[in-house]
Amino acid sequence: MGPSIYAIPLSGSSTMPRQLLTVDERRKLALIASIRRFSPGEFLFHEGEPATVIFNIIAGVAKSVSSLEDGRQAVVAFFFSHDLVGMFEASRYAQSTQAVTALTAYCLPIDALERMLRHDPNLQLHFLCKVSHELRAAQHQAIALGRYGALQKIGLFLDFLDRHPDMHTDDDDRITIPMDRADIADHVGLTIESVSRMLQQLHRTGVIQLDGRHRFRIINRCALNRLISGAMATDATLDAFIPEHNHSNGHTS
Amino acid sequence: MGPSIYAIPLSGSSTMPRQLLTVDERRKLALIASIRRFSPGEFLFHEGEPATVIFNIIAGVAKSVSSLEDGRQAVVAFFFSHDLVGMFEASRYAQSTQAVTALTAYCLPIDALERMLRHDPNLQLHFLCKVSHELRAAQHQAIALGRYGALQKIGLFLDFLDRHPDMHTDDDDRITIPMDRADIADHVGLTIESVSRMLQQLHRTGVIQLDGRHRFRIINRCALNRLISGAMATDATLDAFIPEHNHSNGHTS
DNA sequence: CGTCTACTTGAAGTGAGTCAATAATGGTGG
DNA sequence: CCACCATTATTGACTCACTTCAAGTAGACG
Repeated sequence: MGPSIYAIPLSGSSTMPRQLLTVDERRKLALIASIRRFSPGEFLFHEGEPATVIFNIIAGVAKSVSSLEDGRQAVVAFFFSHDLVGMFEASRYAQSTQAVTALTAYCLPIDALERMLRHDPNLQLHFLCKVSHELRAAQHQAIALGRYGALQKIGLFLDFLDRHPDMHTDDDDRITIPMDRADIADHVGLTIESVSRMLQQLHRTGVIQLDGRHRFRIINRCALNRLISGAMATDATLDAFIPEHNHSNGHTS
Repeated sequence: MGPSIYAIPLSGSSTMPRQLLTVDERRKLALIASIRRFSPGEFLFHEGEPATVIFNIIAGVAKSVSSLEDGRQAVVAFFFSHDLVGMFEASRYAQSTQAVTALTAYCLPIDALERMLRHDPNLQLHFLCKVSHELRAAQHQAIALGRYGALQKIGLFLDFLDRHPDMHTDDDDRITIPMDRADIADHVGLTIESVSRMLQQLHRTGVIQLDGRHRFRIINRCALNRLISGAMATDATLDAFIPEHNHSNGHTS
């Protein structure tokens, strides 16, 4: 079918992401695109390399990683199907990007793409819309990283996964966690241990059900929403929002 | 002269922001623009309002503020001359934006601007470039908020001010801090008290010199760079990087 | 079935937040 | 021009959430 870009449009009233490209635009983009596959852990490109292509993910998950000078790394963003990957500046990629799962993506050469955008303002407007969408996501992420507590960050992250149709692969309401704990930690600005503790806490208090390391289910959506809204941050307060939670388990003692 | 947009270009090799618009583009944009002035504290627009115009700052400083559900606020970004203000989505502004200082800006009606962008792909590409620039800035901010310590955040913020030519208004090397401590705190994800403490610490250790509440000077650029690079975070380690710092001055009295 | 890696759990340390008091600024009117 | 007051900033003592360090445990894979 050809490349596909989802985002919330700039104009109009829909507040849910939708396909930005017309059938015709997708067909035209397909003419300059090739399909590439990556294995888990494989790099799509490295930070600082000359930028030659942009990827449009068809299936799978990728992460953009920025190395902090002190050796740690920050996962700047995760990318799913219908996303564009390949942020660059001054002709060079701004971050390294790596496949998290097996990945299939359209590969769009930048020079051909730029020529196409220069001749097709409507198409270009769709790219502008997608980048704006990413900007708002990055701003939201910045707020979360700077102001939210550990539990809230994890709650928000689980909600983020829930919003992605790709993560609902099973026939039931279970949600896939494609990345490992270290990736989550580096994304939300916590340690692996804190991520684990918060997940277990949400599990213990009956907000979510953890089903192995890479799957979970939202049991109490109401409590999760309250958590995300930031009404509270401690587990004591959390318990108060859970209707019939058996207090005789967890809680030390 | 007409609207003006600075950013690091996507293509090319310059890694410093430069004027993206041609003289002709600026003249054409001036035809749809009007000039508006705002007093300190005045709102340019409010979050959720229907988006009708985008501002291009000529002089002064603005801040985009997002209200956290618990009553606190986050300063998502500060805007200076040559910046575009008026992020929107689904036809509505994404955040409230407020003048920090007296502000002069071009006011560009969105519908007229969109028509212009649809007819001028080169101009649109410059807007795409500017939004990409903001995206990278937001990602960088997210990393800083999530992973850096308080001292490093403040060091980074002072460096950010230093990079803006607008803040170098005096004939010497003093830099203006246009916003108050609360704005800084809400921007870097700290409390007012922590901002104050970190500023005083940098002052005490001779890295900067504070000159009133809204002005400072970088005394030891080397130490500041090391701080930003994240080599260390404590003041003990900081002292070690300061060659010949007279410990007998500062310190009250 | 065993080994390796990824994850979980616990105990102790620490950096930033909170609360509270003091000090500096800046604007206003005497 | 100076005294006053409201606002904004600084400083200190204490608390707590998250990190760090150190075991343990469970999945994944050969």
